[in-house]
Amino acid sequence: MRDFMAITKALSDPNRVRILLALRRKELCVCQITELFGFAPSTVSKHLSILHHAGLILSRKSERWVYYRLPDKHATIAVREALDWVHKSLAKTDETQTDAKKLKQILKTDLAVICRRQKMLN
Amino acid sequence: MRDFMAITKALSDPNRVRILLALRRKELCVCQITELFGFAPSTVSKHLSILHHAGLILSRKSERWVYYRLPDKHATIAVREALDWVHKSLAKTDETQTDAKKLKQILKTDLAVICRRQKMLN
DNA sequence: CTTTTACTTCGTCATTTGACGAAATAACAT
DNA sequence: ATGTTATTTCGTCAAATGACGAAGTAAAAG
Repeated sequence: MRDFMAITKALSDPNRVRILLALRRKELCVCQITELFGFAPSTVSKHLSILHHAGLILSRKSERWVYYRLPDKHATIAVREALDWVHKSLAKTDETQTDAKKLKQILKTDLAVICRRQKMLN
Repeated sequence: MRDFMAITKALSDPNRVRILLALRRKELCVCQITELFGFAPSTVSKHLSILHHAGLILSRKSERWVYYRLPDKHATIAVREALDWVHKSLAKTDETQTDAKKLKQILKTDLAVICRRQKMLN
């Protein structure tokens, strides 16, 4: 029950659901997600930590960046079913498409440039 | 997205999830659910309203009581998958079994008696 | 028609949540 | 070694949530 509630609580915020959908194609680092949604890095980090705690995403560190991705088959059944459900329900919605389009632009830009740009805004 | 979030928000409270599991066998009226969980009727009513708004339960009125039940095949795909996911994930847990056992006792008692008893507690 | 009954709605309160910026951290670059 | 960088943690604040009891409602019972 606890594990299950960690998942449903994680899914109860629309921005966290958007993050899961954004990760569908490939892993992303925190600054790319930050760029995509326009939130403060600390906000994005908190969302990622909640998703991670629920087992809905995995992370790895490489060079300067922390990358988050969807889990593979090692995830629990509850997690896999939750992710399938999210994707099946929302993959085709306008909001998801809009995010995907913006993400495509972000992926064209070098990581260091994105991070630098964010630094400027403060 | 809105419909989907209504579902995930509804599922993000453990007591609402317990209600869904309690409804698995048969429909229940508000006072039976109140008896099962020991909350104030107004609290239970609010939870039911949130579940209903998300499409996760249906209601009907008969005689003096309002009965709530799980939806049939007419429910949206998202709702059906959500309910399947809940049941598959939690049907066998201790907490669900405990609730089920208590519910079995409650179902043996006449509705009017349950309601009367609750009235006494105020 | 009046009263009772089962439930819902409303107002209140304590707790949780989601946002932010500032400070801390840890790893990379110099 | 030192400084920089990407991310996380912490403290704060406004808004949302979940609990309750009191008041309201609509329908059944009397």
